Amino acid sequence: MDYLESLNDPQREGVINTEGPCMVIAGAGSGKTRVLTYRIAHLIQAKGIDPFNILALTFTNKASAEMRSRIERMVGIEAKNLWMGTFHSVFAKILRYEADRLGYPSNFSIYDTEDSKTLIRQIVKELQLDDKVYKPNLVLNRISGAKNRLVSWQEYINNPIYQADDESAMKPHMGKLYKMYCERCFRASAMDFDDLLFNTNVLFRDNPDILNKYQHRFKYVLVDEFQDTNLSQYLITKRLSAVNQNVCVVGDDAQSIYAFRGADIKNILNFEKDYPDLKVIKLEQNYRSTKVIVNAANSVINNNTAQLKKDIWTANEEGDLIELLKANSDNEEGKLVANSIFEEKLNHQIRNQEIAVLYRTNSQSRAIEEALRRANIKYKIVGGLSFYQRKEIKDILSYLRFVINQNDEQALRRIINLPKRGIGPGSVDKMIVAANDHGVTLWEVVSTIFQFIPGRITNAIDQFATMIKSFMIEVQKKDAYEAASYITKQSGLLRELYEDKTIEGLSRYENVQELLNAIKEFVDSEENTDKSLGAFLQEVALLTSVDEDKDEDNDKVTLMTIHMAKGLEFKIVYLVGMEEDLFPSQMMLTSRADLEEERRLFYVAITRAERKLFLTYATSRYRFGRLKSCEPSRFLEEVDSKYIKVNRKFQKEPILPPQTSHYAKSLVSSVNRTAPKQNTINYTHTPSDDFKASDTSGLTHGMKVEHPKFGFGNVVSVDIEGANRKAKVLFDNFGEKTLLLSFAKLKIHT
DNA sequence: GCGTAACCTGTTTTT
DNA sequence: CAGGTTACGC
Repeated sequence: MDYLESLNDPQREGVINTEGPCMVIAGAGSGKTRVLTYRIAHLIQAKGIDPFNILALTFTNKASAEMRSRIERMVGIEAKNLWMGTFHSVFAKILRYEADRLGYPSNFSIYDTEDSKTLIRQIVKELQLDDKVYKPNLVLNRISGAKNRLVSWQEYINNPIYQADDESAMKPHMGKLYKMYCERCFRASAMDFDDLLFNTNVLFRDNPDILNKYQHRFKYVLVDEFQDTNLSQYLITKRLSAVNQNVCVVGDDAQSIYAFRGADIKNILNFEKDYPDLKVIKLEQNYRSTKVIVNAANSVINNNTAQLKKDIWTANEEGDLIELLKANSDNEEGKLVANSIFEEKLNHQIRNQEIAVLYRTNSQSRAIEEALRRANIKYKIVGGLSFYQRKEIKDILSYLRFVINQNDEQALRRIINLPKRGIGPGSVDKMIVAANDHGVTLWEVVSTIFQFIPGRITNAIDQFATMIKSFMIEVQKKDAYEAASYITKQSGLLRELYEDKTIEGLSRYENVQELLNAIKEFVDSEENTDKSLGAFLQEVALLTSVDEDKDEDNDKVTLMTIHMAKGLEFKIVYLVGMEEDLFPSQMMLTSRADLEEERRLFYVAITRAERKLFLTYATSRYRFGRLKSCEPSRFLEEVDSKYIKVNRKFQKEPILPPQTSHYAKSLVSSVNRTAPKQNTINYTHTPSDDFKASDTSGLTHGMKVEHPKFGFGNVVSVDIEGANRKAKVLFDNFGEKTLLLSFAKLKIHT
């Protein structure tokens, strides 16, 4: 068993300690995924456990795909039978199978966030509430929070604490919205993301026989990134492993960055209480990064109060200092990064794919992208707006969804007038009223329109209904690919896109082709026995991006948010936008707990780097369309300064004198120590060859002038007061200067 | 009912 | 800046 030899003691313990509850606290880069995959391999090969009896839960599709392929490499084809996937996808599968126990059909739809928000917007409108007060985002967050804590709408409405809470927030109707939202989802045979977990809990709570079945099926339960579980997920895990108690959770409290989604570090602490004979293993040796990076990360995370005690160390080399780059704007920041990447590649034979640029918010990618494009550096963006959220893709998926589930009102409302067929909002409203009056679904009204509304518009509606009915029949006869291409064509969607010859239209058309390819792939895959459209939709509902593996060229710089980067590692990492209000985000500055989460995010970012880390910030940045000046992030001064080198190599302009910054004071002063005095080094203007002072008697506002030392500028004003005429000139590189015209040599440029 | 144009608003992170 | 929403004229 040579694979055990390659592990250190605590790692090995984590692998072979298969019986009973076990918690692995794994520091960044300590071989956490290795322990998990080896543990599963060990279960299968050494212990002879049927992969069918093993359940491994992750948080992202990426992590689960990665782990599956690693295990396959170790144990071979047998790994196919493993139950492995995200919480959401695994329990969606189980819910489909057991749906009748919850009163749902097994073909229920899954609403994504956009569907949810649209539905909330509709309900708020119907109740004639103020949509400025009941913003969809806010309402959905509130509902989501309740579901993640397993608070049903019934409990919510009956609990005076929530009521009081909402009233003091001037949102007294929140409970009613929660109730209506749930009722409408149920009526639409739809579950949102949170429902998948919430309803799994309900299923297990109310159906002991079903719980029992899965308890015996999943003899071994493993959870990755345990610090990111919310109460709902925690209880599912606990229920499932209640009989065998063979539950192994792996996580790092220092990397908990999903509290905004209901994740609760308390789950790690509760775990020890729930399982008194819990085996706790700590992985503290970092194999990923240099001493500089590990120690710098430690110095940052020590500023947090809420954390488990551990001591992360590494035997790796000392490594290069962290470099700090300052830019004057977001665009310059991009250029700085591009230049630096160019240098690193040149000097150290680094490949693009070993480099990542990480940022706090998706919107920051623009400036970086542009700079990389100009520098001819290949890059790819991970995340961002997901493929399946694109308008044209969602349009088609809505058709497919509706043909499978006619209760799906969000899908119906989306497609009923798409492409334009003369059924406007007015008609739709009328039909909704009719549906509500008769207590039937919208589709029942649409499909038998003449029974409900006589009149001219009914013709278009009837045609639409007839088309959908024909789709429903075709779907019975065809596989997913044939059905999808038939529907895309017959609905007129494809033609509409084809006729759009703009660049965006072309790319939309290509995206649709790509979707059809993905469906074709699904149908052709040996693994999928059920090739129906319904089966495809089940697979696709929780996917976020199409596999990029087919891209022939993998040597690209990776751009992504820090959240997406969790679990990954790169030789060189650029962490951009180290500015107050951006990172930490201004949304997170309200409480200590929130700031600590941001700090953990910073910790995650630092620890992605293997060899070298660059931190960059800009002093000004375009935000919501307007140029705003920025201060360096407070986090910068939390990094022990002995690990940081201030780098001016790529800078065009001298570092400014210390700003009156409340934060980063030590940082700015250290910057200033080495900074050249303004006006002395970088900007000795070389006068034009033909420089000759002009006669300045006619000098007026707005003229363009050249000064032998200060260079070019524009005249702001001329002061004639007194004997000495003075001119105020705004120089391009030196700011505003007041010059005595009797002395100053100025050349007027016309 | 449809299309255009002005307007407004908001930017955290993901399943 | 960009997406979504509203107001208007056809």
